[in-house]
Amino acid sequence: MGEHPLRCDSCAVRHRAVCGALTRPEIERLSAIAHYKTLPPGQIILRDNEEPGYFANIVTGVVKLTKSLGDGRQQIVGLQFASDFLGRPFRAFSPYHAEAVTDVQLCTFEKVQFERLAKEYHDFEHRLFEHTLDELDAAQEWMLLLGRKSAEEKVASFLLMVARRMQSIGCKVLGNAPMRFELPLARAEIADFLGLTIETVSRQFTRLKVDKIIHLEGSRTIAVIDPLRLQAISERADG
Amino acid sequence: MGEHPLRCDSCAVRHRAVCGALTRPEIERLSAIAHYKTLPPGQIILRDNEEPGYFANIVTGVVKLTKSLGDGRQQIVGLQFASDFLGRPFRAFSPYHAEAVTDVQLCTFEKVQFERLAKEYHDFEHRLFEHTLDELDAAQEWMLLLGRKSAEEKVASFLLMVARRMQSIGCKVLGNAPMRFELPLARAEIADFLGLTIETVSRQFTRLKVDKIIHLEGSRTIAVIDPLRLQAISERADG
DNA sequence: CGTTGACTTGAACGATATCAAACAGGGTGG
DNA sequence: CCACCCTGTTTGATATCGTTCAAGTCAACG
Repeated sequence: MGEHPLRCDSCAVRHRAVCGALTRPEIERLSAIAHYKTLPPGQIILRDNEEPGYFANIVTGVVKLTKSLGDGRQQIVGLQFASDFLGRPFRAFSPYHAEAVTDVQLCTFEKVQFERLAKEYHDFEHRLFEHTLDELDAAQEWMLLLGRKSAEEKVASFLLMVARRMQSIGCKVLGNAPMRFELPLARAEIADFLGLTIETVSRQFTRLKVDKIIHLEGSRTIAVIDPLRLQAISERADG
Repeated sequence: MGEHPLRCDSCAVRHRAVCGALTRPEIERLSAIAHYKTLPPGQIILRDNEEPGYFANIVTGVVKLTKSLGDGRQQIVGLQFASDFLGRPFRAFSPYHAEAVTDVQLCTFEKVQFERLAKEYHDFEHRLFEHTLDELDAAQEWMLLLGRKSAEEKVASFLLMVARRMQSIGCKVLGNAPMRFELPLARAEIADFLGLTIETVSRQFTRLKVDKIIHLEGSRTIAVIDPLRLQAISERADG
């Protein structure tokens, strides 16, 4: 294999995704087993407790990972954005349900071939490991939120978290305002993420709006007017 | 290095801990940097946001990982038992507070030496990776519990989880009864694990006791009389 | 035998859920 | 272009679960 230009070379998330660790010959082999996929919102990517067909990097869009109880109650256990890795390597079954929230572009890898590559290239597996550590950090942070924060604190924390991720991706920050963005999630999904009901989420949004901490245009576009106050609310009981 | 008998050879968790993946020469090098430590309950092992001095395998005992809000509210984000690995390799700062819950015996490894070894032995790092995946599974399972389960379901789930872990460790199952064990946690700690108050936890215990699903001897010793009903309660709203 | 700390129990309160209705925006067909 | 629906969201009234505050119990220990 020579110095052919690869699809990966022009990939939007090339340097931030797990592939960032790979050398030229390695990326060539990975590129050979990569297949792009485009999915509409609502499309199921992995089913809970089923064998996954492939792993993937998210190139654009947002994916939610959910777990459910028998009676339909649901909890989002992870939100994945561009450059995040999707799927649990070295596990036979997916421990959660993964579903596209927005339009999503994936760079997929067939399971077996991918795991062979991961075993072969130490740095690659190491990068996957680091990504898993990040996921664990996020999960434990969210456990604190779910177990100990009030509805008000939860919603404030959620907005800050989304704002931060949106900014770090660089896209979807609308206009010139530093903290104005489109929510990728509907109210029902936000509720499933925060362990609340739709109604409580809605009430907290209007509360923040009335208090002039955020501004709403439609129900999806958020402008954070007072980020400091939002930050304060997300951590303490008082405003 | 030859075939000297090593301390690791007689280690109670040798095969189940992360060291299980190591070959003879590898285990010899690991053994050389291992130091045993015995801690009483309440002893702090890692401080949130501070640089850890060492990593460790738990040989005996139980360790809780907690996160706190500024005003003192606390959430247990992980419970670690014998053979579990303690600490976040490749991370500068500990994302949580780790504290001995019972008497604990640790097999510690100095951070830098340990990470060098992990980088060198691919299988070893792989084993660490697998352990991290288990931790992530547990965290996400707990997110579902914290966000969506009622107090009754939470307590039932907790008892089943502890019973299962106690049994898999093999120790501390008292008498001949299949599901009789000593709770490692006090009520306050159970509350911090389930996102409840002490009082609610206590009330749920007496409820289970009155319904003849569990039997209490003192406040720490639990006998599960009807595991199936406990299982049912942990998943559905009704009993 | 009094003190201490962990646990249990009780009564009142409050935050969030539940149930129900109104509202808003966007697409469709007339 | 407008009437109509469809779905998602907001708002309101009430109910409920879990918290809070306060006492009371119990076992361990000096």
